[in-house]
Amino acid sequence: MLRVAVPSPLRRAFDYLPSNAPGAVLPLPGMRVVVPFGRGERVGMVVAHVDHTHVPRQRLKRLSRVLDGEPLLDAQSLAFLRWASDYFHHPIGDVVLGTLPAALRAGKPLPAAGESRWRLTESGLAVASEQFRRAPRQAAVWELLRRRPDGASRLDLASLEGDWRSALTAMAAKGWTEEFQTRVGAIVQQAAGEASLIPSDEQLHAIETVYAARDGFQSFVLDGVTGSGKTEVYLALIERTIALGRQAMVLIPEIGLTPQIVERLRDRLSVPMAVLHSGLSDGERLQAWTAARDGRAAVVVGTRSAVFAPLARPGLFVVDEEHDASFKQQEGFRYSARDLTIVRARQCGVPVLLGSATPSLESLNNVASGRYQGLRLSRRAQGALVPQVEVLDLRGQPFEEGISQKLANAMVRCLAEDEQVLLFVNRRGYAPILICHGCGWQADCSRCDAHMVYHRASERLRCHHCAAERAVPEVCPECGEGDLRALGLGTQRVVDALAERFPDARIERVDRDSTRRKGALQRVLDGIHSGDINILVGTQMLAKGHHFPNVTLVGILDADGGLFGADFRAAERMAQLLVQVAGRAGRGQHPGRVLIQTHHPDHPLLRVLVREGYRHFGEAALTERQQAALPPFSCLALLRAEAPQRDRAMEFLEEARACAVRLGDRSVQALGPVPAPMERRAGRFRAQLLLQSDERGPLHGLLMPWLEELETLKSGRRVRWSLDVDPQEML
DNA sequence: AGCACGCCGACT
DNA sequence: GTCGGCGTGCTC
Repeated sequence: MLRVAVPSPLRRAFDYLPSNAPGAVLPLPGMRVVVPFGRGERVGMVVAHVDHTHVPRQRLKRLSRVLDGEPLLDAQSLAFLRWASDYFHHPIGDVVLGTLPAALRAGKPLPAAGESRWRLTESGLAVASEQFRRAPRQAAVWELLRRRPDGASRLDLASLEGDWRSALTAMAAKGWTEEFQTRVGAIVQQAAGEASLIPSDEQLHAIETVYAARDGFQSFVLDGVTGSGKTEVYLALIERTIALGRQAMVLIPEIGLTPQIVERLRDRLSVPMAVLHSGLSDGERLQAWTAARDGRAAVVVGTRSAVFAPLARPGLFVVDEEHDASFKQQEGFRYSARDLTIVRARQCGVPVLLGSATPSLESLNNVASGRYQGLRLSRRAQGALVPQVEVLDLRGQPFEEGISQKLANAMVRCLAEDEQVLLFVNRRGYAPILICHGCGWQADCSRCDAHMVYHRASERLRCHHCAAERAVPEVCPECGEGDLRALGLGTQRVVDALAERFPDARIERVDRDSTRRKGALQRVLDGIHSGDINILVGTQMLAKGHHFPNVTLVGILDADGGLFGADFRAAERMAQLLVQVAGRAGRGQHPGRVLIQTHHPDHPLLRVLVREGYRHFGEAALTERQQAALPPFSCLALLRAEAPQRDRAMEFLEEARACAVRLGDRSVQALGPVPAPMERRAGRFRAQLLLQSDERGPLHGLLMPWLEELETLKSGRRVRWSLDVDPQEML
């Protein structure tokens, strides 16, 4: 019999009899099949051949047909997906089929292995670069082809920004380029890109240490301040991995713009590279996935879901900015791509490198315990200066539209020097509260436990937690008076206030609202680099991946939210944000200055962070976690439930708690159920039950039988519920 | 999740 | 009389 992963919300695979059609072959594990399922048919994947089944003989159906002549996934990839499905308790069918490109999920054939490549003709080689002055796309294509005498693949070209196809068509029409066909394996891969920089002693040590471990599994944490040259270490190791004939996989956080690391990899490595991220079309994703699978791509770079891409010859895994929260998927299949990368590297028997200027507390603890090996880059490259970080005590200070006198003075001095200012505000919109001064009425969302945010540009009220949106009332709907006032600060309001205060400065805003249009963020970033913009006001979005060499002053308008957040990771997130932000400033010849406004300047974790740095913060925060028996000193699983009626969610979780207590031993504690921090959201009441244990074994042993029972609970039928293993956010 | 079956209210 | 509400059960 064949065990088949069929996409469905059921946490199991389904057994089928092989086809009895004449000449039918038995599909191997990893091949897709079409199977009858319920009253229809679905595309599934064979995951195993089995001798025994729990299904009565007469209920077994035969598979309809086999779609593949060879397995799409090898045994190792299948074992990895199985592990991920088991650990995060997500249905195997959704995991296996859900991580395939859409075309393959739909049953379309795997594209043929041969591929088109393009190269410069002799006349194309002779073209002078001045001819591309008004054609930047063509210039980029030409530059790429010049470095690929063996021809560039569709994959290579797709890693360029913008529309390469039309540029190539125009160039082919002039006779500068030509297309030819190759077979897989016909291209000799070599990593001779642009000359590497000479590594520092620390970089060399990191490179040699990881390289020495190339033939086995080992986890490394590359802990390097911003600008210390982590990317150079990745590049050198990737080059060596390719030279061994193996592939490298690099995972990067999800951010609005293609991060610069993709460009650096492409510029430095003259090898085919597959890029996988959420912005790809189905066709592009299929091409990249296929190239990773058959080994045509020497390097695979992508956001979290790329961890599931098959590799023909895995040799190295890298997770850049490993602390980043976007490596954890927050709905559906709630996996941690960072943790899965470790598991995958172990299965493949190759090293894995986690890089960050601000490693997660989990990683710091793993280094402290010796499970991972720590590698440090302590010096900023090219003698750039480390920014000076100061805490501004807001208590009793003059304060106008969120900006203290001291911060304002610093801004004046900075602008007078023709340097740039970056201000962080943790809320978008104009003001988070609209209140009636006459009667105290507030504009609240009718479907969430939240205030509606006043957006001044559109004169509308919006809920940031659901789709609700409405016009700002003329008068108070409660008392009829007209004195409605905006309380609190959002990015729009800060920009408006600054425009009055600094009438000569050009001020731009960066948040989800201002960057909704395609290219909007790029325009602002260009403006910052060209010096046209003097003050940039933005949300957390600004902290990721962008460098601002002429920014010498960074202001955090309100650090307090991060110090007292509902989530136990709030302080860790705040510290990472502060250090990452500080790293954006002052990379030129001017040292940067970071001013943090707070009403709690004596908060112990903030003090240790500012005075002694992230490392010491990490130690202090880990001590607190240990005392509170929180991760990484315990492990957690969170059962969430939501329903239109408050009692239904709670009732289900109460029953779930009783099951857990009955099934578990004393080492597993059930905490709750409690209402979620924001109980009502989009019209649904949300609650959660936390399971906690000092040891992984007892907790994880409990989860499978627990879920089986939960699926039979009547109270569970009327609520939407899900299990989050190793939750990152308790919200 | 989908999709059937099945048993009770307001309508051409 | 019947169209359709969503509670319950099933998917190898």
